[in-house]
Amino acid sequence: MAKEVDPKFTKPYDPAGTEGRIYEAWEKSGYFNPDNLPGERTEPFSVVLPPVNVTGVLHLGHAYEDSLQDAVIRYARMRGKRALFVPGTDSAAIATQARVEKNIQKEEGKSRHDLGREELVRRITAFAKESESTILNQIRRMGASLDWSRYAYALDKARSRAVTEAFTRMYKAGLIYRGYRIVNWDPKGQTTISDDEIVYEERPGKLYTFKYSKDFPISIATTRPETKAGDVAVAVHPEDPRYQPFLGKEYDTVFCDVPVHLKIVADAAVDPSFGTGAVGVTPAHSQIDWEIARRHALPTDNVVINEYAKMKVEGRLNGLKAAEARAAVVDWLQSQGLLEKEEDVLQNIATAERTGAVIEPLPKMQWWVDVEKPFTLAHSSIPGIPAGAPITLKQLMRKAVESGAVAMPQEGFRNAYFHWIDNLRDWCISRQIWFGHRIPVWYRGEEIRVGEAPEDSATWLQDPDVLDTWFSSALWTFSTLGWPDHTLDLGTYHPTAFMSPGYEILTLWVSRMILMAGFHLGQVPFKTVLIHGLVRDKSGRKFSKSQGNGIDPLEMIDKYGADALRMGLLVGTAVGNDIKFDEQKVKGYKHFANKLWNIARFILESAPDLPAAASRESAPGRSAKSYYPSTLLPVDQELADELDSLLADVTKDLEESRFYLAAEKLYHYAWHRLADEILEESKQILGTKVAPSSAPEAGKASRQAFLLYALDALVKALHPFMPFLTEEIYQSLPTKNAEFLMISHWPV
RNA sequence: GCGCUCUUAGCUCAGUUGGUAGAGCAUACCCUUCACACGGGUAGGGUCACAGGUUCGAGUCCUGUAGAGCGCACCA
Repeated sequence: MAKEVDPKFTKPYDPAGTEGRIYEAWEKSGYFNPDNLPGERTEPFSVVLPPVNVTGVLHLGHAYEDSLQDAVIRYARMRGKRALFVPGTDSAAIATQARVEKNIQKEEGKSRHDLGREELVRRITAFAKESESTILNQIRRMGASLDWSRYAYALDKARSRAVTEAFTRMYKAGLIYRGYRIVNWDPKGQTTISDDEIVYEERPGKLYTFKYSKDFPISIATTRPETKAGDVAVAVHPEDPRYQPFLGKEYDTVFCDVPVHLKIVADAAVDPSFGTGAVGVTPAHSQIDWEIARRHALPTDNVVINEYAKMKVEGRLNGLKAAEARAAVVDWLQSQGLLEKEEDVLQNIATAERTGAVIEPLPKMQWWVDVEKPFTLAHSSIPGIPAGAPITLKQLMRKAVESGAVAMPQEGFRNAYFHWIDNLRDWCISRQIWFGHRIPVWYRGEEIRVGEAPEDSATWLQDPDVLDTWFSSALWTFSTLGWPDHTLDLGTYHPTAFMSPGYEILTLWVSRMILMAGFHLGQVPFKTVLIHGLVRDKSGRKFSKSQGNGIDPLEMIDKYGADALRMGLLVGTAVGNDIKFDEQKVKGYKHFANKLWNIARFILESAPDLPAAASRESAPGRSAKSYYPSTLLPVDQELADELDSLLADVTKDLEESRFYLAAEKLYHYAWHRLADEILEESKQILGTKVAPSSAPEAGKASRQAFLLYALDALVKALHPFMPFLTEEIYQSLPTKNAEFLMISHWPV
C-alpha cells in the first residue's frame, strides 16, 4: 500500500547537498526582490540588514542576527507583504585602516606615512573588496533572503553622496560646527574618538598628595603628577572653610623645571571630601578641568603632552613618555620633600575601543554635531514633533522613542537609551585617519566651502580628516533606499518596519539612526527595534581571537546545516538576553531536521492520490476545516482544530516578536504530538507494510487528508526558521501550488 | 554613586495577559518493530536565589536582601 515517493526521502536529510542548490534557485527566481513577488502586495515590510564590516568574517553574532531578521522577513513575505531585506556592508573606517596598517607594518616594515594617503587608501580598498565577497557568501549560506540587487556599501557612490548631502544640510542648519575643544585622543590610532567609543577599564593606580612648592599653601591630590606641569589653577569647593583665605590669590613657582602660574579658584565641581579637597586644574589634559578653566577665564592652551603621549615642556621631563614622566616627577617631589602621601587606589582608565590605547585628553580643532541647538523640521511624521516647532537633536531622539513612533518594546533598553540621552554631549565626528568619508569641507585662506568639491578645486584645500564611521552608518536606513533623491524605494520602504541590532550599539548606532532620520526626513528609521543580546561561548565568555574560543558558523553549517544552526540560535533564547552558544543544541536541531524529513516521508508514502480540495492554496483566513469539508471525520476534525489553534498561537507569537517561543512550539508539536502520537496512531488506521489496516476506507481517507494538511501547514510555519529543509520538502508535496514555499501563503 | 538584566532539573535555557513546573543535552534501563538509531519506550532528577506582601491561587505582580553580569557617571 506504500506509495513510491521521491527516492531522496529514503536517505537521511542531507543539508550539505541541499542548501546550496536551494539558495541558488531562490536567488535565480528573483523573489528576494519584492518587485518580482507574485500576487497583489500592497503593504510594504522592510528590514535593512545592519551592515557587516568588510574587515571581518562571519561570526556567530552575525549568524544570530541574520537568523532573527530573516525569520521576520520570511514570515512577512508569506503574509503577502512586499518584503524587502536590504543587504549591505560597512567600511568600518578605523578598524579596517588599523588592520591593514598593521599588516603592512608587519610584512613590509612601512608606516602609513611611508606609503602616503593615496597609496594607503588604495591598499585598504583592495583589502576591503576581497573581504567583502567572502562575507557576502557567508551570509548567503545562512539562508538570508536578501535582495542583492539593492546591495549597498558604505563607501560606494550613492552612499558617499548621501553623506555629503547630510553633512551639508546639518552644517547649514548650524547643527554641525567646527570647534577647538578638549577631545578624546587615541595616541595609538592617532585620532580623536567619540565618547561612545571609549571603554573604561579598572586598573590599580596611585594617588599622590603633594605641594607644588615649599611656599605653596595648599596640598593637592592627583593620580597623574606628570600633567601638573600644565596646571593653571587650584580649584576648591566654594564653601570649603579650609581654603577661604586663599581664594583669588595667585602664585608663581617652578614645578620640576617648568614655570607655572597658579590661581586659587572656587568651583562647585570640586568634591571637598576627595583627597585634600583641592584640585590642580590642568585644562589641556582633562575634560573637567577644561570646563573649570572656561568658567573662570583661565588659559586653556597650556599643553604639556603631545599627540604621542610624550611630554612637551621645558627641562628634564621633555620627551619622556607619560609613565616615565610620572616616575620622574615623583622622584623630584620626593627629593624636594614635597610629596606628602602615596596611596593605592583603583581607577577607571579610559581606553580606546578599537586600539586599546589609554586615551589622552587634548585640545583640538574638530568637527562636532550640536545636540543642544534648536532647529525646526519642514516635515514631520513623528508624533510629538510638529513641523515648524523648535526642537533639539537630543529632544528629537527622546521623543521618537517616548512617543512610541519607534517601538522599543524592551523596557530595560528604553531606560538605558534615555539615560544615555540625558548624559549626552556634542558628538565629535572628525577622525584623523585616511580611510572613510572625507569631510566635505574646502578651505582657501579664510574662505570655507561645504558640500561638493568646488570647480576650481586646485586652489582649495580639502579638510584632511574623515568622518566617524557611525556618521554614515546613521544614514543607513535611508541612504540604502536612494536618499537624497525622492526615490520610489524611499517612499515605499521608509520608515523600515523592523530592525534587530545588538545592545552594544544601542547608543553608537540605534540612537544616531533616529537622530539622522528625524533630522533629514522627519521620520523614524524603523517602526520597531528589537535589541538582541550577545552570543557568548558555553561558559559565558565573549568570543575573541585572543582567547581562541571562536566558533566559525560555517563550520557549524558544514556539520549540522544552516537550518539547525538557525534553530540552535533562536530557540529558547529570549531576545535581549545574552546567548550561551551550545553546539549540542545545534546538533539536536539537526536531528529534528531529519525527524521532519522522515515525518514527510511517512506521510507521503501513505498519502493517497490527492483529494481535489487539498490542492487549493490556503487563502489567508482559511482553516483546515475549509480544506476538507466533506472528507474529515470528527476525530480528524479535532486534530485539525488542535493544529489550527497551535498555528494561531504561533502566529500571535510571531506578531509579537516571540520567535523563540513560536519555533519551540512548532518543534514540540511536530515531534512529540504529530510524530510520537498521531503518526503512531495513524499506523493502525492506515496500515503498514506488514500489518494491513482493517479500518474502513472513509476513515483512511479522512486521516490521510489530515496528515497532508498537517505536513503542509507545518512546513509552512517552520519555513521562517528552517528555510532550506522546509523548501526541500515542499517541493515534493502534492499540495504544492506555488513555485516556492518561500512565496506561498502562511497557513493561518 | 545612579540604573538595567539575570538567579527555574547535573549543564544550557524557555515559561507571552498569575491557574497543579517544561525543552535540549547529560544520566539509568529496555528495544535494531515495518517513517526515522540523526530513532522508539521507560525512569530518575526542581522547597522556581532568599525573606516578606497582594491574591481563592505567584516561577509569573509588589517590597526588601544576597549573588552574578552589564551600562552610565565620578575617577583631581
